[in-house]
This record gives sequence, structure tokens and C-alpha cells, in this order.
Amino acid sequence: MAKKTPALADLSTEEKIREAARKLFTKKGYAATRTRDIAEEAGLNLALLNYYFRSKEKLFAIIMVEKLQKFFGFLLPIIYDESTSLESKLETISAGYLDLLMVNPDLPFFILNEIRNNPDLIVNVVKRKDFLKNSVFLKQLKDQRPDADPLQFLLSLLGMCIFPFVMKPGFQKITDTNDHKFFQMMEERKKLIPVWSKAILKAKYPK
Amino acid sequence: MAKKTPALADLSTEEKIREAARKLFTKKGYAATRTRDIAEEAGLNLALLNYYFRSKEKLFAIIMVEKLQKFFGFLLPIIYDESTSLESKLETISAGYLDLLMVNPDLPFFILNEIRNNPDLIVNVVKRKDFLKNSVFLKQLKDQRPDADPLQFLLSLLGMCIFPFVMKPGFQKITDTNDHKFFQMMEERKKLIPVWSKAILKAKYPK
DNA sequence: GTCTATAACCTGATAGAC
DNA sequence: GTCTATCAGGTTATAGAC
Repeated sequence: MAKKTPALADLSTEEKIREAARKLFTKKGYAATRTRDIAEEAGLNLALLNYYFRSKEKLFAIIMVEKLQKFFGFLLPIIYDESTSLESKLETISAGYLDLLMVNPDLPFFILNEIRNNPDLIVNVVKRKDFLKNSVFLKQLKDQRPDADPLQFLLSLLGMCIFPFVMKPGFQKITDTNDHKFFQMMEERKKLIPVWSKAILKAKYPK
Repeated sequence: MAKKTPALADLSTEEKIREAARKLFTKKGYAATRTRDIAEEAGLNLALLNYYFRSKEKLFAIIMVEKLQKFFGFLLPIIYDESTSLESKLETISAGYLDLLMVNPDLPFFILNEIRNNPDLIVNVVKRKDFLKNSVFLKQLKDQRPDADPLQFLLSLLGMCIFPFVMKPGFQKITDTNDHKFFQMMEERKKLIPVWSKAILKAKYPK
């Protein structure tokens, strides 16, 4: 039996606060989240937040690093894997991202939002700043299509994977799609994106 | 001589405030923007903001409607145009969006962010709630590929157009791309997306 | 470790002089 | 219309009892 969200009562006080902070920060962002809300969400007193984490900002920084690692961490081993083909990587990346985001639908928006406020955050997590430029993935792209800009392709691949989640609330409102239907679509996208990304990879590159 | 950003001094006080509010709200969102910052950005006193707009919320609502109309407004005539082909629409939409976003790079993030906080906002601007479902564009997609889900395609098209701007700050940091280079890439994307969207439209739909 | 009470600060809004 | 000064309310952070 998987324990996605462990019962609040079972957690230590510190972890209760973390869990509540994760939920609220990802949902509403730093500025719109009040420490009172976090304390209430955790079923605890406000003072405990400062007792354990000293300040809202410090608590936020902890959650942020966690989330950044989730968002970029799983990508690193894939794009540096010498043993897999480009096509295999496309499948792994899209399926991996969709699985990750189906469990954490608010993650991309949160990350993108807070990077906007502080772009240097990325560097701290990604460590090596040329991690993308030096990757096997980018080299394989360059090999397959020496005539094309691999970054253009990457933007489209990520857009296809991530954008639906960034747009989720608006999309659901416009198309009258409930959560069940949305996640069903994302499940289908796991098959679609590999096919589509290969199609655009083979497409004639316009001059 | 185009006047993109008219000199602040030339504007009426009311318009100075609007302009400053546009800038800060789109950049940082509602919660993170302080009325004091808006006043300072406009080179004016805080009290004038309330004199002209009564409250932060009311000022925000005005900017928000403006932006929503910008973001969705230009789409409506295109997707309801009976006289143009599907392929022509793909070109018009991608080129139109990229042009729009090159002038307003922060627009998508702002829209997406505030829709998240208040999904009903969309309805007020889009008026008819089935505006997408009933569109010529969706019908043409359905005609061309009766075996496929047109919404999946739409998500990819929008993702390819909009996502680069949502990710702009992070992308530039990771790839060490300055503004000039970024906009150059977006210019190139105007040619790429039509080709790519047609490619995925023709791709074999996986079962 | 956990709570209540309160301090210290910030932010949106207004009063009133010019 | 525009400014300075200030209020009222809310938010983070801390002091101190238990």
C-alpha cells in the first residue's frame, strides 16, 4: 500500500510544518502564503514555525531546494546517459516528466514563478552551469540534425510536457475538463509526445 | 516613429500610474506588488493611486482585463474564421502569438498566474464559455484527424508558442542566452512552429 | 516542545494642508 | 490635483509561561 500523503498525525511536528509549507507555497507562491496559514494547515501554533525554522524565508528556501531538485534532478542522469539512444531519451524524458507532474501538478508553476523572482536559484541546484550544453543529450541532437538548433527542439519538447500543467486551471475552465479527464489526457500524452517529438525532429528545417 | 513606451513625463498622472502598475503587476504578480512600489515607479505619491483608482484591487482588475483581452482577444477572430484553411491558421496563430509575446514577454506568466488564483476571470473576458469547443479551428482539426484528440494537439501548439516565454528567465540562465539572442530564437520560431505543428498533425496517432 | 500574548514591522488607505 | 502625515489592520517574529 503506497503512502503518498501520510496521515498528518503520524508526522513529527517539524515534518508537519514542512508538509503544510510544501502544499501552500507550491499552490500560492511565497508572497501570497501567510505563515498563519501554514501553521493552521499543519494543525499547529504559529510560534512553532519560527521555533523550528527561524523565519518564513528560511522555511521557504528549504522547500524551494527540495522542489528544484525534484524538477531538475531526474533529468540529469537521463541527459548524461551515454548508453541510451536519442529516441530512447525522448521517451524517458517525456514519460518521466509526465509521471512526475501528474503527482505534482503545481510543481512547474511554482518553480518557474520563483525562478523568475530569483534566477540565481537554479545555479545552486544545477551546480555545474554548463550542465545542459555539455550533455550527451544535446550532443546526440546535434549529431542527428547538424542543421538545426537543438535548443529550439528542447523548448518544444519541454513545452509539450510541461505547458499543460502550467496552464492546467485555465485549460480546465475553458474546456470544461475535470481532474479525472485531465489526468487521463496526460496519460495519453505519454504515448503522444515521443511520437510527436520524433516527428518534429525529422521535419524539414526551414531556411 | 513608433512610440512603444512613451516618455513618462508626457503622460497624464492617471496614465503614469496605469503604466507603472502594468509593469509591476505583470512582473511580480498581484500579491508581491506593493502600492508603494507602483507609486515610486510612476514617480508619484502613494496617495494619488487611491485618488485615481480607489484601491489596489480595483487598479489591478483594470490591468487584468486589459491583459486578458490582449492574450485571448487576437485568438478569437482567427479560430472563428471560416475563410482560412487549418494550415493557414497554424501560421497565423504561431506568428501572431510570437509577435505579441516578443513585445510582452511577461504576459503569459502573468495571465497564467492570476487565472490560477481566480479561474473565473477567464469567463468574464471570453464571454461565451464554449468559445473554443464551437470554434471553426477545432472543427477543422477534427475533420483533418478524426482519429485524434484536437485538444492534445492544441496543448502542444500553445506549448510550443507560449512555453518559451513562461520559462524565459530560467532558460536564459541555464543556456546563458541574452535577450538579443533569445528574441532572435523566437523570431526563428515563427518559421519553425508552423512546420512542426504540421508535422505532428500528420504523425501517426498512437493507439 | 508547545502554547498565549504581544512586540515590531509593513501595507493599503485616508485626512487634511496646499 | 498633489502632497505629507498618519491611521487601521494585518503579518512576521519573539518573549515568556507551562
